[in-house]
Amino acid sequence: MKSLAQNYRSQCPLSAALEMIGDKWSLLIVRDMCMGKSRYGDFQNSPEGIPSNILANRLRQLEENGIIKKQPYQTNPPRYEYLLSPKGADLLPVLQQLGLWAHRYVPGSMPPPDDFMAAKPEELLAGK
Amino acid sequence: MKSLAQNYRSQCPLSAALEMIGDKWSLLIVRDMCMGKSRYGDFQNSPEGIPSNILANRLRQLEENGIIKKQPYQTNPPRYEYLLSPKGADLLPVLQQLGLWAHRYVPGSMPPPDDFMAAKPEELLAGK
DNA sequence: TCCTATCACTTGCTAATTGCAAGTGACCAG
DNA sequence: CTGGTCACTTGCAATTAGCAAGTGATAGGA
Repeated sequence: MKSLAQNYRSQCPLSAALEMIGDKWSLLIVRDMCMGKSRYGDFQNSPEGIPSNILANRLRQLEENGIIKKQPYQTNPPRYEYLLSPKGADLLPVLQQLGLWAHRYVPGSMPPPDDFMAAKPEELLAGK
Repeated sequence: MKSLAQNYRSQCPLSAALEMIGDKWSLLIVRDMCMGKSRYGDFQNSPEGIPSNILANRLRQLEENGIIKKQPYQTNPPRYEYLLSPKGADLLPVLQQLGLWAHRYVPGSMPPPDDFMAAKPEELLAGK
């Protein structure tokens, strides 16, 4: 996670948020994690087809920003999975609103899945 | 606004939304418009200091995506202002959630202003 | 033992985007 | 005729994105 005295463009919370997650891919990874995905390969297999180097970079940034945590799930060979932190899980309401908005205004987009809309941040932490 | 048969990366509404507004500046412009700003110079004077060419580009994209509308406010010299469409105004709940999130987790960020949190999409349209 | 496969990345390289600084065009006021 | 305002545009260097291919650790099978 970035150290304390972070210098953002302004003191506006929205602006700070966009400096962390304002791009085309970061929130898609968070979306996948909200849906139970946790491994590098899972994220790569999402239909949007994130390039591998971008994925590695975004996972690093999300971890630096305290939104996700990287944890080993086996030691031989060493392999890691990615889990939402409380900060990351609390992005769920944002994603839910954004999903609703897009479904309302983007012709041809699917409605957000029921389990996604019914989820709550607390449920996304440890016990899957 | 982009024509119908738009080809997005996937049918996921979140993904489509991020193709429209997934960058560090677009939602800041929408934020400013939610706060009553409407002119090029207003946006440029926001504390984040958006570069002029980026601002022009983002206003064009937001208009193409039907989020804002460009309207003349005087004819000599021809000058335009930018207003939220219903689609744009309905981004307010997303911004409110994101503002709350960031204020909760970004040390040093201001709370979202009261009038911003109290606003409703309908109020952002014609009658200011 | 050697071969193949899996998973999680990294590297190289080109193309596109960003951001800074400066410039432009239309007009108005003195 | 000069200077100023507003809303952009342009040029250019620097950063970032994206594609394709490669790497390293290990397991499993012939």
